[in-house]
Formats: sequence, structure tokens, C-alpha cells
Amino acid sequence: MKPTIRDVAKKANVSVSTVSRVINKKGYVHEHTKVLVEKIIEDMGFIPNQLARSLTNRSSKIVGVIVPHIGHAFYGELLEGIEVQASIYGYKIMFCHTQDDPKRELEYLQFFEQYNIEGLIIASNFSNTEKLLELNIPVITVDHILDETIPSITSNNIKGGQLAAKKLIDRGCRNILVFRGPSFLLTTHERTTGFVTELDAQGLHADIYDMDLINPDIFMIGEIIQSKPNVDAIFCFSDTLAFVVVNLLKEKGLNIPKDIAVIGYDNTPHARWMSPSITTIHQSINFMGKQSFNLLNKLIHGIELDTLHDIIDVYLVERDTA
Amino acid sequence: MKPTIRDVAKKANVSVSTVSRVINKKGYVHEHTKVLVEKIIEDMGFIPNQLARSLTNRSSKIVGVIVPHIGHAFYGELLEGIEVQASIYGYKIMFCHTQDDPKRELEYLQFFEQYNIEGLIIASNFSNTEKLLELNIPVITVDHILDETIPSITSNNIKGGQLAAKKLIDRGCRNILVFRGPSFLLTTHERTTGFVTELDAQGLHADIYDMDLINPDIFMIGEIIQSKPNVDAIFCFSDTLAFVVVNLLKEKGLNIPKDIAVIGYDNTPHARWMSPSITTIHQSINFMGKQSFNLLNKLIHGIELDTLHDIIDVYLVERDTA
DNA sequence: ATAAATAATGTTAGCGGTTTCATAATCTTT
DNA sequence: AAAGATTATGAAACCGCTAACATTATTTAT
Repeated sequence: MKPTIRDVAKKANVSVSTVSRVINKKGYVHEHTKVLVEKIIEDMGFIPNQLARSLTNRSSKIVGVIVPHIGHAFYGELLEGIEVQASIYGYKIMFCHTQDDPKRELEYLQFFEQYNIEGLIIASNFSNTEKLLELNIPVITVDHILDETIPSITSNNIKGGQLAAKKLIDRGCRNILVFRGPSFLLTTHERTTGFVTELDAQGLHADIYDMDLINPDIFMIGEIIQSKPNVDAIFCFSDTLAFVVVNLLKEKGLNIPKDIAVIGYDNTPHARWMSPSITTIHQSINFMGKQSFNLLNKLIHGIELDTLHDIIDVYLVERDTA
Repeated sequence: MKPTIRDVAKKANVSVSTVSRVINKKGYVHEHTKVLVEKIIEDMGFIPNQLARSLTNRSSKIVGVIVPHIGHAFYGELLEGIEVQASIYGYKIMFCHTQDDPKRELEYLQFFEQYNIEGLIIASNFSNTEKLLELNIPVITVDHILDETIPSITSNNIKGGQLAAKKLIDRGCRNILVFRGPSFLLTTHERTTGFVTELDAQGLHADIYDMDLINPDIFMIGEIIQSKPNVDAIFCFSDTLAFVVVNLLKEKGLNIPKDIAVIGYDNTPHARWMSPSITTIHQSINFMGKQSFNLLNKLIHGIELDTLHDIIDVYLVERDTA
């Protein structure tokens, strides 16, 4: 059986409160007894039970994270960033992936509540905002804003769109195609806005198609490309998409970027490995993860925020496709 | 303040144990009072505190998962499989990624212990096997075997190697190059064994190089390929690697698979999207995740195992590169 | 009708910690 | 040396829940 604080107390011939003081470095305790108790703790391999601690302190040292799909690189990297930062502050993370299922969302919300989690990071497109606001623990969203009152970490999607547009305009592209994300995502709209604004300023126009960023419909993309022989640039809202597009164009025997330029989004490792390597918009997902934990951490400890909505910078990575 | 079981009891004019019986559906309780209590629970929005429950039951309904890097697709998918299955059985998962740092391993092991986790799934190349065995909770490993006595879920790597070899032999390839994984991994050896055994049977031989499966050294790969102009087949131990190799070969103007065949490993989505699409060995990572939770679950509930080491089947996905 | 079994509910002692309060020992101060 | 402050320690209540045990009410069996 694992030793408890009482076992330690008995062996050290002191009371449990003294042991408690030692392990928490709180309150008066003689140097002498402190050393003794510490030695016994060491010898017995005593580890305070965090569950019991949490129960009395009502601080569980756990934060919850909700993502839509953990299997996808974006969320993996995000989670990694969050976890790295969390572990620095002694927090553990409990996560779930909703698979975009509102039922699972709510289930997990309840579970999280039961575990007295101290805060919640939401990376999914959470449907039930009210329930979220009812929660009396800090909540933040990452990658999109669900509610003006919920602090967030997002990527500068408008700038991302602008950078891509500028680059293509600079190259002299006139016939531009956009494979963007699903229209229900705020990120999709922001990037579109940024992109279109720049084009507008030059009196240019783009043909825009909604796509699944993660599981691209190769056939459909092929059809669209086929039907637009004059296109000289394609802006894809994910590298995955760019990836498929580049392969398709190469198969058609087109020269990239001479005949047609391509810009992706995300700067995934594959974008670099591909040949030609893909010009893309870099967003530091890992950093977003870290920042979102930091934001939540501030909230948990009641530290005043200077901005409710923090926007992470993006930049263009110039490679071979544009 | 969140209502407690006592608040419910008071409002319902019953004792806490009655309420406890209702929420646990355990022991005698009159239908009448049951309905009443349930209504009050509903009204007050009472949610039993899992922390307190865990403390008394010493069953936390949490399982720990240790992976080396969550940011990589393999582990993301694995985690997804585990989590899906865990949630079916009402388990939550707490995870950490060790970044191959033994210090973090131990830290997390301690944390997990504090939270009274019920079981542990290890997907990392855990260094401190003894500590693991000291833990008095069920432990399993996934993707590799750390210790003969620790139950495991692994992929049939030997077969994977064999399938690739057979395919290449059938194509009539004679000059075979292998970019395998790091030599400290069991999976690397198993795949190598499977592959080489088949070649041996045909009196064939392969040149084998150790590579980083996840962050391939493009330059080095290029050098090696350049130095072996007669090679007519390359077996890569990851799709990522195959990916880089295919791009390199295409740049050299070689025809795949006519001049040179390539087989990857993993069957990642990118393998399908690439052009030419990559022939690869499919291993169902998601399924491995599910099975590893199932295995752990059996252990937790003291169900007899028929096999200590379960091996998941793999198969060849024939595409354009071989 | 009475004993025995079953059903319904309550009392209370933990689970493994923290914390308040009380008490005792030591150290200052005048 | 006596009073007051400081330091060191312990006893016990409590966090929110479960479960063993006790008690009472209701059935059922004999």
C-alpha cells in the first residue's frame, strides 16, 4: 500500500499537520524536524495524493482541452504547445476530441466539471456557447472566437490572406483561384477578407471555392482546375490542399510557378519536403498552444489581461511554388 | 457554490446515503424517493464530485497515456483511437509527451500516481522499465515491447517487411535500398528482419541506411541516392521518408515505378494524395489505439488475457510507386 | 400470530490530505 | 523575573463522497 501522510507522521513521531507543513513549506516547523520528516518522506517514497489535495483546496491542477479531432496535425501541434507550457506550471491536461459531435461536447463538459478542472481551452467549434458561459471556471478559445466575452488566441488570418494576395499580385498573377475552407469557420472568412481586400485594391477578382481542408476532394479539385485553363495562381487555405493541387498541376505538365503559382497555408513539414517545395503562410501553431495556456493561466490566477483577444502573427514562407 | 450531496439530501429530506444510493443505482431505495431525489438533483444541477469519489473508491476513471511526441500524426491517431474507446467505457485520459526526456517520464509517472490513475498506456520508448514494473497498476505498451512481462499491442512489423520485399521481388527488382528507422527501435529491427528474410530466400541483398523517420535528412538521402545509380527499388520505413525520396527521384527525372520502385510505410493520407500515389504498408494506428485501451481495460478489470502480446495485422496498399 | 427475510433509510467512519485553533516551548523585552 | 511575542507542534474538523453497520418498516413464510 502506498504510504499516506499518516504513515509518515507515525514513523517520524510527529503529527500529520507537521508533515503537511513540511511538504507544503508553509507555517512554522523546526529545521530539525523538517530534516527528519523529509528524510522519512524520501525513505518511504511518500507522494502526497493529489486527489485528496484537490478535494480540500478545490484546485485540481488540471486544465481541460477540447479539440475537434486529435488525429490531425494542427491539433496535435497545438496540444503539444499547450502541454509543454502547462507542465511548466505544474498543470496536467485532460483532453477530449469532440469529433464535431455536440453530444460529446456536453458529456465532456460535465466530466470536466466533475474533476474540478481549473480552466478550459476550447479549440473546437463549440456549439453550446451558453453552457460554456455558465461554467464558473476560466474559459478561453483558441484558433477562433466563439464569443466576444470569451478571451481568445487566434492567428492573424486577415494578414495571412493579405500576404498571399500581395505575393501573387507582385508576381503579376491575374487569374486567381482560391480553394478556401468551409464557410462556417471564422478563419475561412478572415483569410478570405484579407485576400480579397488586397485584390480589390488592384481591381482584381478571384474565383472562390469551399473545400474540406483536411480531406480534400481530389476529384472535384481536378474538375475545377480543368475547367479554368487560364488560371495563373491558386491560393489554398491549407498545405494539404496545396499539396493535392500541386500534384494535380504537375500531372497536367504545368510548370510551377511559371505557368501557375501556388500558395498554401500552415507551413507543415510536408510543404518543405515537397518538390517543388510549397510557398505557404506560416502560423506558429505550437506558439498558439503555449500562448493559450498562458492566457488561461492568467485567468486562473486572476491576473488582469491587457487584451481579451490576442492575435498571433503570421508570415509568408517563400519557396518554389510562388 | 456548487451543490454537494448534502445539499441535495437536505432539500430532499433524506440522508446523504440515500442520495448516494440513487446516484450510484446501488442498494435499496424506494421508487418514490428515488424519483424525488432525481428531480432535486436535476433541479439543483448537482454533479457528483469525481475527485471525492475517486478518493473513496481509489478508482479515478482516468488512464494515463505516455507518448514521445504528440505533434506527430502517428501518435495523434493513436491517441484518438485510445480516447474514442476510453470514452465508451467512461474513462478519461490524461496524457503527456515525454519528448524522449527520461526526466519528464519520471515526473509524469509520479503525477499519474498521485491522481490514482487506473492504468497506463505507454507508446514512448520508455527508459525506466523497473519503475514501470514497480507501479501497482496495470501497464501496457503499444507499438513496441519494453518487457516480455508487460502486455502489449504491436503492429506486425515482420509481416510488413515481408510484404514489401515480396512486392519488390515480384516486380523483378534486384538492387534494393532500404531507408529504415533508427536502430534503437524494435520496430526497425522487426521490419528489417521481415524484409531481409524474404530477400535472402531469393539470394538477394539490400543496402540499409538508418534514418530519422519523422524529420528526414533530405540532403543525406539525396547523397545516398546519387551514389547508387543502379538502384531499382527503395523501401522506406515511413511514408514521410518515401515522400521525400519520391520527390527527389522525380527531380532526377526518373520514372517511378519503371526505373525505380518505392514502397513506404504507414499509409498516411499524404501517400494517397501524392502523385504518383505511394505504394505503402498500411498499419491501422487508430485500431491499435482502440485495442490498446481494450487490453488495458481487461487488465483493470482483472479479465484473463488470451495473449500477452497482441499483434495487429498489416497489409500492402498497391498504388503507383510499386 | 410470530419469526424470518426483505426493503428502506439513517448514522458514522473513513479516503488522504489541509487548516484552524489550542497549547506548549522558547525567546525577547523591560 | 514576569509579561509578551515568537516558534513549534498537535488535535480535530473538514473537503464531498462511499460503504459498512445499525435501525426501522414492510413482506413473506410457517
